[in-house]
Amino acid sequence: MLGKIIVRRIGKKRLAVRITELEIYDGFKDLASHASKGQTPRNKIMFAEGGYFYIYLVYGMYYMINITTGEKNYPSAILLRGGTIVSKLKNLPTYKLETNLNGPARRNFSEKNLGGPGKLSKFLQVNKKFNEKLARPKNGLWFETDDSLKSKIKISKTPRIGVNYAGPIWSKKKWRYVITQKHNLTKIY
DNA sequence: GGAGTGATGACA
DNA sequence: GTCATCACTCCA
Repeated sequence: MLGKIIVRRIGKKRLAVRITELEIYDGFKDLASHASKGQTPRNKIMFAEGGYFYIYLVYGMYYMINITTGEKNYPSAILLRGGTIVSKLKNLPTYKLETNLNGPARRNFSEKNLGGPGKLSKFLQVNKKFNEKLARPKNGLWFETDDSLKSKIKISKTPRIGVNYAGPIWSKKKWRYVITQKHNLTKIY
């Protein structure tokens, strides 16, 4: 998933973000995973086969975007935690320019960086209506592959964020993956 | 460093 | 029904 493009269609416009940061939530035993307590109404899509969105609200404000992975009945998903905007500039929504991205004229990495899962969903305008939907263009939210970057990215692994409640074994696993090399990531896709 | 926010799931 | 707890962000 790292380096791939997540695309959101809103009317005729497309928002595109290259994924640069994610976390793995894997299986029944992973105490950081919502699925560690078994199947519930919220997490049931985690038990589907790969390719479905798992969207939920945290802290009353932020939607987390996850994509399911693996076999049916095995709960696993990848949380998208950050990316860089690679939309054509004419497609950028105006609200974004007023907040943390400082306008279309300045285009260096940090200003196009969406660091944090809440920013990602805010920019892509993704909410719970995408929960349990397949990642497909007809659903308005999907992934594309940009092969030009494949061999160039460098990846570092760290513990997952905000999961201390999972105890030392699971909170320390290096299941957060980040693209550390910034070169080329902002190229308009 | 701390407020904000509301769904979720555990327990009664 | 009540309660604590959160896969966080922003402003200070």
